[in-house]
Amino acid sequence: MDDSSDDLLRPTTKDLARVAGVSRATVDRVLNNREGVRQKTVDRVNAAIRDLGFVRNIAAANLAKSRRYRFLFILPRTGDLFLQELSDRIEEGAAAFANDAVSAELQRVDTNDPHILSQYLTDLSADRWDGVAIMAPQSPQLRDAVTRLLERGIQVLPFVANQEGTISDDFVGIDNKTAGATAGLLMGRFVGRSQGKILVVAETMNAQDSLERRHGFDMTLHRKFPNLRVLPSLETYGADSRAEAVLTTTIAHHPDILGVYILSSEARVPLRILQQLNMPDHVVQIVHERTASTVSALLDGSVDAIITQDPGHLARSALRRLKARCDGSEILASQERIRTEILLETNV
Amino acid sequence: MDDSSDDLLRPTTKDLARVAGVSRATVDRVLNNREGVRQKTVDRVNAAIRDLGFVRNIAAANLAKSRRYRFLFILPRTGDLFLQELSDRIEEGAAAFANDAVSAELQRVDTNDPHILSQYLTDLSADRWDGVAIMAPQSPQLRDAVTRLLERGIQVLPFVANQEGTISDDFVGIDNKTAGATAGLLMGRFVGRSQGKILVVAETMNAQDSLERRHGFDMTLHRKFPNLRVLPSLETYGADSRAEAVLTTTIAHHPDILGVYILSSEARVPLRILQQLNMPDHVVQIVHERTASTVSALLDGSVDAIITQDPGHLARSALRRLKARCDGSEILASQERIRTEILLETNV
DNA sequence: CTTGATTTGAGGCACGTGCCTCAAATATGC
DNA sequence: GCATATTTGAGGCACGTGCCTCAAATCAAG
Repeated sequence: MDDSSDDLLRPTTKDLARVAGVSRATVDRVLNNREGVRQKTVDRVNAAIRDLGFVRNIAAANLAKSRRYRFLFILPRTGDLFLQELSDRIEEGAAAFANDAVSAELQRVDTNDPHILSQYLTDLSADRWDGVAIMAPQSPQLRDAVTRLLERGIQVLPFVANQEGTISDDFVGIDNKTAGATAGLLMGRFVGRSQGKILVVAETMNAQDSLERRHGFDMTLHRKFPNLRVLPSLETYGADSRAEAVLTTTIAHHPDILGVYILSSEARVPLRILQQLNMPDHVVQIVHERTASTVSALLDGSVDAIITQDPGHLARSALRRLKARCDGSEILASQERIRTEILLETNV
Repeated sequence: MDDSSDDLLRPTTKDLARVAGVSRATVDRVLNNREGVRQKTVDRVNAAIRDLGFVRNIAAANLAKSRRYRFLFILPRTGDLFLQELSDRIEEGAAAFANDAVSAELQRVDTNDPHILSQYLTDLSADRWDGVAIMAPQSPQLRDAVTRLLERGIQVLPFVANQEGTISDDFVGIDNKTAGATAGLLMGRFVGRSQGKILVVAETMNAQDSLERRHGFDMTLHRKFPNLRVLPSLETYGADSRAEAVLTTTIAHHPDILGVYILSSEARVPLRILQQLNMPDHVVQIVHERTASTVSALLDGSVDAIITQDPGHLARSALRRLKARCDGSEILASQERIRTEILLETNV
């Protein structure tokens, strides 16, 4: 029940000094890695820290330092409902964390142009920012710019768009292969035993995320549902007209389509076009991200399931992770794992 | 982007005093509702609060007051894997919140005996506890004991087990009708178009939670899947032998069972018995709560879906809500909504 | 206008930590 | 043993808020 000193007061630096038999000044030197302390003394203080289970009171420390955590979220310039929702949740999260001395701002940058993005990152000053959360596809230029940011002491966190572990161990977002596999499993089980084809719609297949989702989707279908054949991904390139053209043509060509999987974050346009094309009721539609558009489609029955990640959770998790990095403290892994959620009309 | 003073320092009571044209002592009187201040002065200070967007620095305030939040979690004495997981996550959450001056303990009480429970609650002192999270079925005695706790100034939060809104507006846990409806929807879609029966297994149908889950389940099946007939709930009363007896008999009696829904939080025993009874592969099994037992059943294919709530989220949400109540501050609704999650073998 | 009550101000100490200075103690090299 | 360098201690101020005291200012009633 109580693994340490629980309900009584936590030990302070004063207690450390007393137990280690040194002064508070020396405790301070050890705690903040200042030099000019003999190893023997360092060890004694560290022993006291262990013995008392001392944990630095970060709130008091920040108060003393008047420290502020200034974080910047860099989001793509293009985007639709999901991006708007994400922005709103970031603002909300920043407001909620104001008590912990963190403030966050949000900047839309042309993240698809590696040159512009890397220039923007290079211009960021460590005087102004403590950490940056970046939602952008990977590129060599981005990788270099990130390295320079880290060298200048600015924390960097890949956000929602995966950087394939090249930048840092942790990443805020779902495992897209898992998401695709889950979409595939639901697709297979909802379609049933009939034989037919599955249509996959994407904004672009150039992004790592899309590839991973498609890969997970294919793997599941291939392994468990041999009755279904997945067509090559249709790419809309975010253009309404192109989306309409490719969807219309493809659907006309394949009368035996049993399901549609929209794997991009923004499903509004493809959904509207599918609606116009009047797909038969039994065609299973699975989309990503909970937005006004996908929710209303789920409720009116045209969409069967939404695979999603909680934007509020994404925002708060990024803030907590950036703060933990600045403090050099541990995160609570179970809290920061972004879940791949399944929404049906009953639990939306 | 910035709705108020964002990256600069937040206003302090000193700023309030200056702007309102009063002393810091008066600001303090107004902020902490001390008497002996003219209405006119109160208004001026409040105007300054509004104008500057002042928000009390709770960390500094708690430091000054040496305030600690001492919370108690009261959990049932009986329970299996889910309860163990919940306990672990409460400990973990308490550790994570230690920086915010909150400490939490955990007590197992015979929550099924209203007399014992209410006596236990009555014995709690406001000197020792600031808030209590209670996981227990509702009863008149409980309701009275809770009223007395509130009168003594101890915050109370219904936890996981719903109290039907009689105790307080907020409740930490899922909407069980939603959970049941979601189980029903998955059951119907996974079974497909065949005609047959669905078995429902519960520990007891005396609890509000079980009734709500069953109600949601029935509603969905009735409305959308007329091909399925739901059998009366089997109650195990938590006894292995009884569980084995009723399950064996019922399954023998109904050869056309297409699905099994285990609606209680602890599925280990029923799952084990079903395994022994060697149900055909096509029988769809849906259970609640992510535990070692349900996860392994999901992965080996015997269980098709787990409907669950995140125990870590439950614990942390309860801590945040109790703290917010003590502070008289607002919670972030979107963060505290406990989601009804669906786990398949791909996203477990 | 005086009296007494009410309201306000000035100032201080506390909380736990960071960060600074200056002197004292101790260790090291010769 | 002495001179010098290194290590340590004592003490203080700061952060933003709570809470206290005591005196001064302002108000209402006679």
